[in-house]
Amino acid sequence: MTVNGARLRGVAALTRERILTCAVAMADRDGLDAVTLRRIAGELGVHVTSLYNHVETRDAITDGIVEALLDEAHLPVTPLGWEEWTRSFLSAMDTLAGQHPGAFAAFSHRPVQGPRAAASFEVALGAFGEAGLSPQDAYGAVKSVAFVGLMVGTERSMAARGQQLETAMDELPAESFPRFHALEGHDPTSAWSFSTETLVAGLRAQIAASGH
Amino acid sequence: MTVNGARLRGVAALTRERILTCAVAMADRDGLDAVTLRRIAGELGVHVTSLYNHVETRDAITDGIVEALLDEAHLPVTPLGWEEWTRSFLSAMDTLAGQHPGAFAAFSHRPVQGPRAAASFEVALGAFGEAGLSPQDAYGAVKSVAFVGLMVGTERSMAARGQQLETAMDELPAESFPRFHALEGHDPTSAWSFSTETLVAGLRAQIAASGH
DNA sequence: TCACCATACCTACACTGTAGGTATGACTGT
DNA sequence: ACAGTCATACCTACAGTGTAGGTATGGTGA
Repeated sequence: MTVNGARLRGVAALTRERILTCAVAMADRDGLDAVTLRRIAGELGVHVTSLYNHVETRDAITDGIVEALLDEAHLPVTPLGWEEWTRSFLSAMDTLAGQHPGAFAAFSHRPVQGPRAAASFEVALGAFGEAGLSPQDAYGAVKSVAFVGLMVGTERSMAARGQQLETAMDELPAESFPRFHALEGHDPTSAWSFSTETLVAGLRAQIAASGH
Repeated sequence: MTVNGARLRGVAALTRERILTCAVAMADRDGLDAVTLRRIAGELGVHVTSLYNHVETRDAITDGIVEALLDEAHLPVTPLGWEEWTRSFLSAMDTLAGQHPGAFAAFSHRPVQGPRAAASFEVALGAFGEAGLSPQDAYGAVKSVAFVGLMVGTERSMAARGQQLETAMDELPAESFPRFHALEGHDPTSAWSFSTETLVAGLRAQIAASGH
């Protein structure tokens, strides 16, 4: 089973999984842009090109990060009511972003994919369908929730890294933008609960309008 | 007024604006990743390092693209009701994404900033405040709309470039994900109107709950 | 034992953004 | 009209990026 000499020398075998774990950790530590093939290789004590034996291309690593994060997130996969699913999904994305502030940005760069996300979306389509939405509308609903999840997570991860998603408002004249400046120093993550409730209320209205 | 010899030789003077116009066009043509300093310089018939006389750094170009797009977009800046503002904002983002399928991706890489966005947000804060929301909730509302705008635009631009935002579902077994596969071939942009209506309905509910 | 094959390595390439230094030509004050 | 200043464009150079092609090595299956 030992594929080569490395294992015998007491060194863990190089594998796609080990590469991805390293990449995720590195992204959380130094930011996603700092994740580079040479730095990964160096950290694993291996030559750059060896990575290519386990990974197709650089972008595949970012895809792998997305995949790894979704594996780690506890997305709801058992049948639930649409509202429970929605809240559970958003909360899962939020805590995920808190645990991986750097790596979370990968969701903004590569499309969400993989069986983990699909499994959760599948039960969600069922839940929204059972609530009375047409397949197309259920699709729209799931998509909305997914995107709000991305938004919530992005905000949380930005906050965790001490950055600001918003405009640097200091450069704008306070007299022209009074309401804008009134928000200064305001905790940006407090807006996420409002967004969540807005989304839930909107979905509820859509379901009610669909003729229950 | 002629700043140097270039102008006299009949060549348009190199300026930040000219650089950005070129960058936007290039992003739309070849994708945002293909926007590189050397390619911009080559297209303008100029040495790479000359760009640095007008632009701080590479990232500043991406910021400039965001800025340029917002200048071009007709974001609502005159006082409106909250619903009119919301619909108008979303529609502006949608058409913008259709006109700049490649450059639009810049919104996902750099935070939205600049006076143009701030001006529109300022009137929106006013509209939501007048509707009865607290400043914090108005902030949450604006943020929600902005993010949905990003989502809608992203989807439109992906569609315009023939890409898919969604999972490549062909790799997933159809029997395990029946509802998922039932969506195949379905126009992804049709979901955006559902998202818009959901958002508006949600905001309406929040406003109603705030004690009108 | 021997061929096979996966893996890790080496070299090399085209390309990226960016720093430091220099020439040129247009403006300004005398 | 001339000298000084300044902005601008250029050149050279560097460290770092992802990636292709070829080679050595050592465990595996016949």
